[in-house]
Amino acid sequence: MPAMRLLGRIGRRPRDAQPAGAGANTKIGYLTSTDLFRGLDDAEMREIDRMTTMTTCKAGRVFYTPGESGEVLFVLKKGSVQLYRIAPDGKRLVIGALRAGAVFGEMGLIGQGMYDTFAEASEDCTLCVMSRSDVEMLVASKPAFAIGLLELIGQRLQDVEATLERFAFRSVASRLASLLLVLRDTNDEVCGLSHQNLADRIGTHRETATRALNDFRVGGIIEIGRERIHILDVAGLQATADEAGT
Amino acid sequence: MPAMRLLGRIGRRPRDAQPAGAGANTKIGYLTSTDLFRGLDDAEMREIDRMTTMTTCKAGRVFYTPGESGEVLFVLKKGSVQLYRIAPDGKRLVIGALRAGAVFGEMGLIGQGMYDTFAEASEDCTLCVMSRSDVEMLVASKPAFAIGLLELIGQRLQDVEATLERFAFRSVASRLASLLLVLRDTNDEVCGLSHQNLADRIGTHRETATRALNDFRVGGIIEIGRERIHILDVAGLQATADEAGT
DNA sequence: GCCGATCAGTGATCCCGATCACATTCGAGC
DNA sequence: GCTCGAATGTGATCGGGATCACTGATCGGC
Repeated sequence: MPAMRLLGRIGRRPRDAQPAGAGANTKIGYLTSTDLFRGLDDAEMREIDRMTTMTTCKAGRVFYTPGESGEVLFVLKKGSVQLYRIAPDGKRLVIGALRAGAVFGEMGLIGQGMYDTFAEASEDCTLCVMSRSDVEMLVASKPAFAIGLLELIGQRLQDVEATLERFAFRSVASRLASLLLVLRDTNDEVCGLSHQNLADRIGTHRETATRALNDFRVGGIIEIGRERIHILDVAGLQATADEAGT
Repeated sequence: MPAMRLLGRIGRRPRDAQPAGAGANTKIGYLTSTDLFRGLDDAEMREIDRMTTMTTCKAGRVFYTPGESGEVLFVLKKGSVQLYRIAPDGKRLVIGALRAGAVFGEMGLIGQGMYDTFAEASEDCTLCVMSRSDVEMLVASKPAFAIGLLELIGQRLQDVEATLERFAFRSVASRLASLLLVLRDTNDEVCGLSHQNLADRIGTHRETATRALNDFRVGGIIEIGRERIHILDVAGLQATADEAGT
């Protein structure tokens, strides 16, 4: 597959740079706002603060690639990230779309192997990076942290299992309908994602995704704009999502 | 799909009932032999022993079905279990094949939702059952337990992600080849699994699995017997597993 | 040593989605 | 307002697997 496919396919343009204001904008401010660190007191937070590295990352940047050295754990403080794998022929598969609060990274400890997995910022991100020993220390000393980690990873496991099930049991149309329902905002719109990106998320090809979307449009279920889909008939979409069809 | 498909498709016959002897055959003996409980001292083990229920389960028995009441965590002490989901049309998908030491169950805590998931003993099993509060208590008080849990679940996450990738990138032949390589014993044989069960694990239909196996046989890569496959050419099978093919 | 059930082999078709090949359209910069 | 690259629309074709419909093997029990 053309090498061009390897770049710039996930990120939405940095349309609205986030208001840099707040006050939770200091490193420690971010940390406390995450579920994972809830239940830790000030002294503990300061300690974590010392051992933690905070980075930012522009939308579109691939900040983790397979073969990356050590065992790191990322905590996504702000923005969003897509984890994906690439087939030998260049085809992509998004295996996880993470939002603020998510945890990911390569870790024998957490098993969260990122082998073969790329991580790309789909919006401008702020993340903090912890080493394996940091994590072990926290798990050992802060039960609340351990439980939080367990819940986050457990949730990812559920998500991936559900995705696997859809791959095995559902047609492209059904998977696409499910995806749109999940991605829709409060106005029943899905913005900022190309057909290519949608296709990568449901494990199909761009042309097939486009055709399925057009079928939905013809059926009066959605309206289509450039990187913008408006859901007209949520129930209809749900019905399509529930259709059997291998 | 015929209702008969709903029963008795996974379990291997209780061919060789395990020698009930040993000495690790007491409840506490089992508990200490599991990674998850490594690092706990005698007093702690006795405490866990008190709060834990040990059960056994015959091969072929479906001991967990969706809708099952509460939050339970199973620890598989001995034997093996298959977790699977069933499509509306009756098609099965095995989403996990667990061996002794594995942990599973429905748990908001651990996220390990078993929603829609069935658990069936594929061999005679011994399992212990813990409540959510037991688990929380242990995680909070025993860092080694928390880390063990994290590793087990993390490993499952990796497995499922790898499976998902194979669904998206690989053909039936490739997926089947991968599966055989994983299942093979020290004699390069895969015994006790029907074509139907193999098919359920790679998300395809029995006829398709049979045909793929016959292709392998014709290619001189395997020999086929009833519920018994002998791998003649491991490298050839590996090559097939690595083939692209959507 | 027969019976019913499960496990397997196989042909014939059908159809969804992959692939290939272009024509368009839209936005962002220059 | 022109240009270039990404995002889309669409026809044509191909092929892997799903489906349907049986026939044959084996095995566990009685």
